[in-house]
Amino acid sequence: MDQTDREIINMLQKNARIPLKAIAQEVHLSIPAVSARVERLERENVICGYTMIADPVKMGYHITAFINMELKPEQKDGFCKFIRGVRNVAECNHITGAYSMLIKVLFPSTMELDRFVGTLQKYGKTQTQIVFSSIVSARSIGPLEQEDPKKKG
Amino acid sequence: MDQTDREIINMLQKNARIPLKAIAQEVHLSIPAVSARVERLERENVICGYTMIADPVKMGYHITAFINMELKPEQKDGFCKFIRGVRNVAECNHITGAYSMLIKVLFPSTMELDRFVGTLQKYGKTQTQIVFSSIVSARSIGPLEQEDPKKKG
DNA sequence: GATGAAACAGCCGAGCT
DNA sequence: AGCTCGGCTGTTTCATC
Repeated sequence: MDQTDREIINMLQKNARIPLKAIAQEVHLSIPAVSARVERLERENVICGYTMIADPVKMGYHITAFINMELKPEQKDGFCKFIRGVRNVAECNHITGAYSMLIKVLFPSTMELDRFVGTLQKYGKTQTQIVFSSIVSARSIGPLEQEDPKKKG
Repeated sequence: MDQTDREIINMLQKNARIPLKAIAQEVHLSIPAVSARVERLERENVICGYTMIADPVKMGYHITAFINMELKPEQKDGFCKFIRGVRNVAECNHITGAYSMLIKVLFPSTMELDRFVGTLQKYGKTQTQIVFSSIVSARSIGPLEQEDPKKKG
């Protein structure tokens, strides 16, 4: 994981469909050399995949919300299994603090959100926060810049 | 925005680098037809871009945290400008509830996180929750399924 | 929206440093 | 061992129907 790897990661984060040729020119390497690096980064799971960024509103999801959840300890396994199966869940993290789960969800309207929050009640107490607007939309964070040419990742 | 568009979106969300050929076979259309649809979806900003999914830990970000922030009203503009310039901010949303901003950040260690939270103090009160583990990692939500062949966009 | 041709990008070999 | 160069395959784009 050197400076060149980091530049490749940066370029692919900005545009996953960029041709290897363009990357090769930028990092002053041949196309096969770039290809080999990308394959290595994929193999090492530094690169986990490539996805499309879509506008949730244009796809019919007018409501984005974060649900804080104080989970009943004995319900944790059931909750995890349940939440993974819900397609409207964009993200779910186990966190520190009074509420132990933070869930990001997308719904067409508050009606569906309300219904979903209702189904969560059996797992614990919830507190829902609806998103008014995005200051920074979910974005990829580039690799750390570091001077020392140390270990690989 | 018909069923075919939704299938195309689904496939590109799963893998942004998939060849048009593979999409064409799946949706039973010719390659140029798929290409035209993708271009249209990009033009209409339904598709906002393509990005790489990376492992934050492998890139050196060992700490993911959510910062709830009760923002001083007069500081809103300054805060927005500031937060957009911070590369460690993965997401920032204006939300309902007691705290008006929810910020997702990535840092190498709690030390850098602590320092960042310190710089936020001038904008308002903060409450930080560190992520223990991800039940559902940030993922794309597919388009709504709908029976009626209605409007586009 | 489909077809066929032309342009382009990516992959695999050989040879070089 | 890793990089570059050349030829070959597969993919995309463009013109036409």
